[in-house]
Parts: sequence; structure tokens; C-alpha cells
Amino acid sequence: MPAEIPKVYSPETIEPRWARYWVERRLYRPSDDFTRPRFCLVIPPPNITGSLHMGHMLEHTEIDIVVRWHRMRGEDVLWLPGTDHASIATQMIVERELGREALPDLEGPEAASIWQREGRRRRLEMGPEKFVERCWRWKEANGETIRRQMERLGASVDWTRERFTMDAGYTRAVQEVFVRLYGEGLIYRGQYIVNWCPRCGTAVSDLEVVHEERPGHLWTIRYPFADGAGHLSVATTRPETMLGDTAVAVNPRDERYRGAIGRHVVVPLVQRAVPVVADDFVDPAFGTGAVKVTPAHDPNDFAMGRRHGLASVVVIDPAARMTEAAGAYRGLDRHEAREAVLRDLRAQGLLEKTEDYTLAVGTCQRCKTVVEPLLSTQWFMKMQPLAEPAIRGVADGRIRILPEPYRKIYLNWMENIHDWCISRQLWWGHRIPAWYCQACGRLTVQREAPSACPDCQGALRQDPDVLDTWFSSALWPFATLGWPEPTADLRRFYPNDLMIMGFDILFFWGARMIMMGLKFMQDVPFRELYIHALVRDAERQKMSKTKGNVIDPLEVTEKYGTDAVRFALAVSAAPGTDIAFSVGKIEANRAFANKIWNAARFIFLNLDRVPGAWRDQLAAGLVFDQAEALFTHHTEVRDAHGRYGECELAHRWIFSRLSTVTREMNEALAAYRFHEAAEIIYQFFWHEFCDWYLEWVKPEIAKPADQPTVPAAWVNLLRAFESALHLLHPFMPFITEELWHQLPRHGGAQESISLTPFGLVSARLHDPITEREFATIRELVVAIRNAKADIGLQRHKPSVRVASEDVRVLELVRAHQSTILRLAGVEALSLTRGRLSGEGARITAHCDFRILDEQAVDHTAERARLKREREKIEQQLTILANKLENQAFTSRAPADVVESARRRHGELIEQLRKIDESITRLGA
RNA sequence: GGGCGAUUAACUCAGCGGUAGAGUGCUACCUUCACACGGUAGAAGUCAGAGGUUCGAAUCCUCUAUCGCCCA
Repeated sequence: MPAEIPKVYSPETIEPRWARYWVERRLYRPSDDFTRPRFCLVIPPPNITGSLHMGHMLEHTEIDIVVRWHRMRGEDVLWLPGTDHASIATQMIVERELGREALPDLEGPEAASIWQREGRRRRLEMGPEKFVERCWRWKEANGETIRRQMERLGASVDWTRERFTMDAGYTRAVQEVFVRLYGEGLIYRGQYIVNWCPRCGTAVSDLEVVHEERPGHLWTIRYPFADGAGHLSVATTRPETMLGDTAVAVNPRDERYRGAIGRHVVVPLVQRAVPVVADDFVDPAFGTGAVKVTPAHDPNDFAMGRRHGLASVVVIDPAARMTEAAGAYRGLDRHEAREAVLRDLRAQGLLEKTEDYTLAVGTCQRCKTVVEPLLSTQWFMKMQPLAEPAIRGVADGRIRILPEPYRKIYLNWMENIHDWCISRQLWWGHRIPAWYCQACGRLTVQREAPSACPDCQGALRQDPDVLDTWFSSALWPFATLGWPEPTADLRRFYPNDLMIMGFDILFFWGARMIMMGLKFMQDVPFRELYIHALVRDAERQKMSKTKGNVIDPLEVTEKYGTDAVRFALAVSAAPGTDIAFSVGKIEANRAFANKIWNAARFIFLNLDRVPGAWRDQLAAGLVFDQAEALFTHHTEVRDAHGRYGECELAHRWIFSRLSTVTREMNEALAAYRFHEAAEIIYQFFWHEFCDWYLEWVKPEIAKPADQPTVPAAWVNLLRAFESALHLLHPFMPFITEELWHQLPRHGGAQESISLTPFGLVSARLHDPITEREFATIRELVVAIRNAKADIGLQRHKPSVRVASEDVRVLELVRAHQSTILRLAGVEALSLTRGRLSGEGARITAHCDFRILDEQAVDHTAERARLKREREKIEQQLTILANKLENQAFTSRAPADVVESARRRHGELIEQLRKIDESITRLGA
């Protein structure tokens, strides 16, 4: 068996096995015991459009850490998985697929957009029914991919409760919400300016428009007065919309135009006489101070049009082509129309000025096309009445948004909210439950499709549009639990305890979930909302396929192991800071996994050599099924004779440290300081457990088995190791599961480490005296190694004289003599009461020592070394002395701070004295 | 235009009133029987700049510079 443990950890042989095991055994289904404390969290449902990227992996890693941690603390945990139908994105992808099928041989950079166009044509050809069927097929295939990926990443979700935003029950919830909100007047239909994406062929919400600064022009155009006396110059960035102008506006306080108000000007090219109106909205400093007003193609102009009762002339159609109303320009694309308009204005001498101008254009988040503000009839949701409770919920702390800065951002957005356009001119999604009578035009909104018009029995036609995907996502925390049915799950798991999501969807989703939760469940959807970081590349650039800097989670997971990637993410995940991620970081953490593996390898190799009887005894003491099995007293780590083992100090120390580490990790995780928790266990495992504890107790472990009962050292070692595995488990579930199963144990134990307690070591084992004693020895060992390296004796084993005025220190050193010899690489120790000074004498906080190897001492080098050290000490001493001489400091600073400064000062004086003595001895 | 944040070792970042930290990288030595994905030791920082508060500032405040992000 020992020979079978490979020297290098190979995650690929281990991880897929446990991933399957966890799913097949349904380990992460909460129990039906309502009395147990529960912890519930729903997944931010990934889109069915793609596969999981690094951002998902970070999100799932953070959630899984929290969830495993809670589970190991004895709570009944539900992490509910699922996916989102992503209406617009899925429709585009399926269209592209259709195009690809039609034109399979296409290649090159243009291919995608040609496929898109062709796919769209084919969609219109096949009709909604068949197209939606195709989308379902896509969902089945891709949902499965996402599921497999999550399984591979070790996400401890309850697959039996998996949901999809378009499954039957969920769709019912969506209809219910729509009908109720409509009934309350919170959903309305009307004609307003919306953001229209000509390429996607649908309205989109304000949030889906990305503002971009682009270089453009500001054109000044002359509008002649209708009475023939002169002209008004107006500035615009969009001359083509002038064809739809129905007014020119100026600021009422603008002296320059006072006389113009109420007169009429003629819109060039279309020769329409329009009034000059006065409106506060106009900024006198912009352009000429006079602006054209196009109510049908600009949101601000639309508002102005309402204020002044202006007509709306639609000159651009949904395909971004000029309409009949554009006269001679009809049929032109909006960009072509601009050129034509400018050309004609120039020809007529009406183009006064062309300036370079940077303008903010709205682009479609999905396809980057410039969005067209378009007058259109759509469905909207009234937001203010819903936002108010959602603001209160966060302001009064019923929901905590973390890290803190995001709370402010949320409140700021909520306070400036505007109505939400919820209808989309798409086919894939939740059909709006509204019917129009083809005879009398009556609108019916209800849950079930009506058979005929309630008024006139006329034939009905359902609204062809679907709802914005985020409308349904907003219901996720309760619709996934069975709402509107009063299910047991809903009673038990709402409100959720936590939501973890990225900042990019805080408004899209987080804010709306809070509004809907409060509206329909009369309670917040979750108690805490933690916003995680963005995963960037090593140069802090956003990862994107076009830049080619993406790290594919599946690829690195296969290559380095899930645990390594998870740990690399966790240790980088400081709240509020984006992560500069790199393969290098993953490699570093693969090394950590390998370190854990090899620590285990050492233990198991030696364990294999002990008598079977010992192993049985160990197994009996190593089953921790219940929280009561915690180590609470040092007596538990003694052997049958009440001894701790020869390395008592090390054993006591490691348990003391474990108790502290457990506490610190709990504190860090409670505050979502993943990086800190990861850092703590990393430092502990590598630099305390491996570097010091294992090294210290090695001889005890390797000792021949000459007694019938297992020595305490073995019990301690395995308990300490197992405790460390438990603490590591939420971060590295795979390797810990594997090693935990290899520990000696009797049958009937738990199925998985993930179902055992997180901390096995009680806080009562914290032992400051032991830690101080251990530190004294460790300092001496390090100082001796240091001195050896300093004088080039790394490869030798010199003798060392140790001196102290403190008998207890000498006793401590004597008691651990053999350990010091071994760890410091020393032949022999001699102990003296008192102090050492002169040539080669060195100082630690608690004792002096000297390497007894006369030939090795190079006097010149030694003098140089001493002088360097003297300088360092003197520097510190000066700072400290100044401080202590300062009356203000000694009187105002806290007593313990002053005290420690005094102590430190004394130590430094003493060290300086010794160094000076040594230098004197060496001669000038 | 409004708001928010960042600037700490060569790189990536922690720390956020009391003696400057980690990982990676770098240097030297070491294949010692868990691990070279390793061990031991080392070098490396006017904590962006200028003021201020304080006994004491990387940490709190103000301004400046540079770089981000969000909203309009």
C-alpha cells in the first residue's frame, strides 16, 4: 500500500470520482427535519446560452465555501440550483445556429453576422411555434452542459430541487405576478419613447443600454423664420432627425432669444412651419442655445413635446430606416439619411458650422448596435411604489448589502429609479398574458387564456410579445420554492439567508428581487447580499474572448485540479477588490494541494508500518460523527498512561494553534473575508503543521512499535491532521474528501467529510503558555540556522553553547535538546547559566548562544556582520528612545503600549551592549 | 456633468491609528529516508505627492496628480 501512494498529487484521478459520489448519494439534500436550524441560498441562475466562465467559478466557489462551512457547522443547508432562459441572448444564439446550419461552409470574421441575418430570416420563415421548439432543444443540451460543469466544480447543490425560469410552475408564478401587478395598476401599457435596438428588433430597458463616449460632430443648422425675417441657428448631433422636428426650443431666461419665442420657423428640407417654444430644459450654454425638438426620436424632446402639446412625427422605423414621413429620404438607412441631409443643407447654404464633438451614444448591451430612441407602444412597470419598501429594507438593515460601498450604490440607484419597459419583441420567453379583442379592441389580462372577448364575444389575439427575462428572474428566491403555492419549502426556506452575485447584475437582478420579494412575500428575499469581485487577467484587463485572455475554468480544472483553482480564487477574493487572476496563481495553489498530499503521504506511509492493533485503537478514537466529539481537554490527547508523548510541547502547541485557527476562520468566513480564511489555513497547514509540527514529531512517529497500546503521539498526529482537513474542506473539497476516507476508521462512519463538524478543536485548548514556550525554542532554532548560514556552515553540524540568566529557559532548552539538535542541524548543545558575549555570540529574545567552531569564524566578516546588526538596532533604538522621552507619549498613550515600548527598549539596549562587547573583543 | 473607489517590495495584492506583511519572482546553499509542485536562509518598501489632526498616521481629514468604476 505505501508504495502505491504517488509522490505527486494527481487530482484528475480523484476529483471526478468524488464529484459523482456527492451527486449520486444526494448528500446535499436538506433533511425534512423542520426543527433543525437551516441555511438557504439560491444560485444566481446561469444563462443557458453558454458554458460557465471564470466569473461563475468564483461565484460558485464562494457560495460553495459558505455553504459547506454552514453545513459543517450543523445547519440544514439548501443551495438551490437552476438556470435562466435568457430570452434575448438565447434567441440570438439559436438564430445563429439556424444560420450556421443553412450555410455550414462559411468562414472568416463576417461569418457570425451573416449567420445571424440568415438565421433571423429562417426564424421568421419557420414561425414562433417551431422556433420556440428549437430553443427548448438548445436548453436541454446546454442545461446539461452547465449541470456537468457544476458537478465537476464540486458545487454542493441539491439537484433534486433544480429549477428553470421557464418550467411550468415557474411560468405560472410569472403570470400570477403580471396579472396581480396589472390589477393594481403597477403594470401599464402605453406609448412612450423606448430604447429600440434595430438589430435585435426589440425594445430594451434603460439598464440594457450601455453609454459610450464616441467622437462625433455638432452641426449648426439655420432654420429660417416663417415670416421670412432672418433665421434661428440650432445645434444638433443628429441632423437626420430634423425631418421629424415639431418645434425649436430655447431657454426662457435666454435674452438672445426672447423675441423669438412664439414665432415660427420653417424646418428646412421638409418645409414644415414649427413654433419656437420656451423650456427650462434647454441649456443656453449648449451650442447656440436653441435646440430642435423631435418628440418621436428623443426622450428629452418627447417630454418637451408633452409639455408643449407638440405633435410627434415618426421619421425612423424599427429597422432604422427612414419612413414615408421623411419625404425624399424615405427608405434610407439612418446613417445614409444623415449624410444626405447634410449634403442637402450644405447645398442650400443652411449648414452654418460643423464642429468636432464627443457625444455619449447609447448602445445595445447585447449586440453593441447604436440604440434608437423610438416612440412605441410597450408594457411598463411602475417602479416608485415598489422601490420605496425596497429602499427601506436596506436602509433599516433588514437586508445587509456587502461590501459597504455597494449599499450606497444600491440606494442611490433606487432613489433615482424610473419605470421599467418589460415587453420584448421576441419569441423565446414568457408570453405576456394579455389578449386583444379583434372585434371591439378590448384588452383582457388574466391567468388563463380566455376563449372569447368578455364584452362582445369577439375573437381574441394574445399579445405577441414576451417579458424581459429579468422580470422572471426577479421572482427567483420564491418562485423556485413553489410560489404561488403555499409549499413546505416556501415556508421553510423563505427568506433565503444569503445571496452572492456580481456587481454587474445588482440593479438588473438584486434590486428587482428585493422589490418583488417585499411585494409578493411581504418579506425580504434574503438577509444578506454579498457582491463578489470581478475576475480579471494578470494585467487587470477584463477577460474577453476577443482579447483572447480568458482562462477557461474547465481547462485549468482539468490541468491543475479543481481544488487548486478554487483555492487560488478564494485566496485572491478580498472583498471589494477585483481579482488579477493568472495561471501562476493556480500553479502556486496546486503546490499547496501537493503539500497536503505529501503530508498525508508521510503519515500514511508510517501508519502502514505500525501494528494492526494500534491501527484498530486509532480507528476507534478517530470517528467524529457528532459535534460532542470535539477535543476540549488536553487529557484527550494523552495515551493510556496519561502521557502526551515525548513531544508534549509540540502536541499541545498544535492543538492550541488549531483552536485559534478555527476561531479566526469562523470570524473571517462570517464576514465573507474568503481571502483571509484561506490565508489562515494555508499558513497554518504549510508553515506550522508541516514545517514545525510534523518535523518536530517525526522521530516519535518513526519509532519502532515496542508497546501494545498506541502511543499518544499517533493519536495526536492523526487528530491534528484530521482537524486540519476539516478546516480545509470548504476550500478544497476533493483532496480533503479523499484523504479523510483514507484515515483509519471503523465502519458506520459518515459518508463524507462534508457532513462532519468544521472545527474539531475547542477554544479551551488555546494555551498561551505553551505557545510562548514553543516560540522560545523555535526562535532559538531559527537563530542557530541563521547563524550557521551566516558563517557558511550550512553543511556542517557544529556544537553550540546556549546561555540564559533565566533558569526556566535553560530548563526548557534542556528538555527539548534532541529536537533542537535535529531541527537546527547541531551536533551538541552545552548550557550555561548567565550570558555570553564576545566573539561569535548571538542573541535571541530569551537566550544567548555561540557556534563553537573556531576555524569557521572569519573575524573581518564577523565584525562587518556585527556592525550591520548594530546599525539596525540603533535605528530602532533611536525611534523608541525619542518616543519614550516624549512626555506626551508616556502620559497619553495607553499603558500597555507604553509598557511594551519600554520592554522593547530595554531589550534593544541589552542587545546593543552585547554587540558592542563582541566588537571590542574582536578588536578594532 | 454627478457619485464612488484605487495608488504599499520587481509583479499581484492584504493590512486601514501603536516595531511595514503574504504569494509569486529574485539570490545563495541543499537531491537529508512526505514533498524540488520541496527544504533552509537572504536581498528587496520616503506605504503616489503636499499639507493637517494626533503623544503617535500606510491607516483619519483636506488638496494635488495618476488610474479605474458606476450613473446621467
